[in-house]
Amino acid sequence: MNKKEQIFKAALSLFSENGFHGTPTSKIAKLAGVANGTLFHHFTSKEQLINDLYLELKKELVEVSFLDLNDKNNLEVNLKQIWLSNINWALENKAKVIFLQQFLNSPYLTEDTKKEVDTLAMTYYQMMERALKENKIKKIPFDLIYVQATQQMYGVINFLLEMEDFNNKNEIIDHAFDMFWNGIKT
Amino acid sequence: MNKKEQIFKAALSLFSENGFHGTPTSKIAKLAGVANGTLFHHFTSKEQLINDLYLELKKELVEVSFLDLNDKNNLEVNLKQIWLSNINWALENKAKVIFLQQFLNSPYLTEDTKKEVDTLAMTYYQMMERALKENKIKKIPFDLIYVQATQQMYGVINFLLEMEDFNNKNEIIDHAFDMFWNGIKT
DNA sequence: ACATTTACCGACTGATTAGTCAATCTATGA
DNA sequence: TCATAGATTGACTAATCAGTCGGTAAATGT
Repeated sequence: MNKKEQIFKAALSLFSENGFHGTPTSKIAKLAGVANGTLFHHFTSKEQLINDLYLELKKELVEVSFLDLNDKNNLEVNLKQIWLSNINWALENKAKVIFLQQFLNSPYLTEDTKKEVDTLAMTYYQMMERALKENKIKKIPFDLIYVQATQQMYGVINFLLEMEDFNNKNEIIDHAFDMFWNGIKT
Repeated sequence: MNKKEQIFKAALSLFSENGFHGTPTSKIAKLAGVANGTLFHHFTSKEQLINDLYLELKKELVEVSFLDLNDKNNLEVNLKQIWLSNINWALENKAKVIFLQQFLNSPYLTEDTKKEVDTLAMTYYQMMERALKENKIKKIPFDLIYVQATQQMYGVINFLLEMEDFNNKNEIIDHAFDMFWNGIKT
């Protein structure tokens, strides 16, 4: 693991726990095991670090989504597959989800970062567009469906993260998916 | 307007625009037109201010929800009424929504605040509990429905706030509500 | 009228922190 | 072997900021 990755890892851990204001760059450097100056060699500012890290995690999430996807399956099966991949990733990467949620609505993300994130979402759009043409889902603007899908995903994830016993974990995930799917299917 | 309210107002405006780290208490005091020390007379710390403001806004939101509600109407009508009240409040109080979203997942909210917020949600729970008994909605844990309702509400609001033309505003709101309702109805 | 509490002021400080910089080290390639 | 570029270091600083404090003014109660 190179120094830049070490910094990413340390930053993720500290930011997700203490927030932007609560984590000085000096602590990030220390935890990463590098000198203070090294951090600013790789990132021009603290905000830059946040933005880079945010994009990195978003990319990882999109990648996870499409890993086990099969074009031949129908939309519902594919959507559920994405649903499951995302949620499992989230449960296994608590700090990453907390970070993403914490900075999603923060003023630290630049417009550039937001635009890049939108580009990443394109992949999902294409899938939905096809389904809409094939009359499988209601005539609702994609954007709206996408926003709601994301929101509901975060909803289940938060719900699961706060649950103490995990016995009916799968039941919850299924319920939540049904709620979503029944909302959009024709 | 007393000084405490002036501070709330100034804090809301600055925090929603620049975040916690981006707004020094000195600027809040200046914008509020009070002395630096006055702020710390009313709030023991900057974090306390955030927490108080957050609770205040949540209370306002719950109040708005139940303003025009009629017990005699059926669940769907009542839910839609809440839906509309919330969204309209949000569109008319942009800064407040931005603040609420920004701090919802921040590390600045104390456990106490979170608990108090949960108490506020009780009112919604009771309504849903009745509906579940009367078999009007699917057998899904309330908590999950509540989380998803909230998430979807934020979803539409964000969507609308980023829309440039407001021509089909009502259409979007209706679509979004249908998505939600179809997700939970029996 | 007096006493006591509460609101308010604003200059001040101790501590913190983002970012700099000059120097050293490492890697690559010709 | 030497030169050049990039990586790394850590001591340093200029600026900022949360919260304090001693004192005044206003409100409240008796």
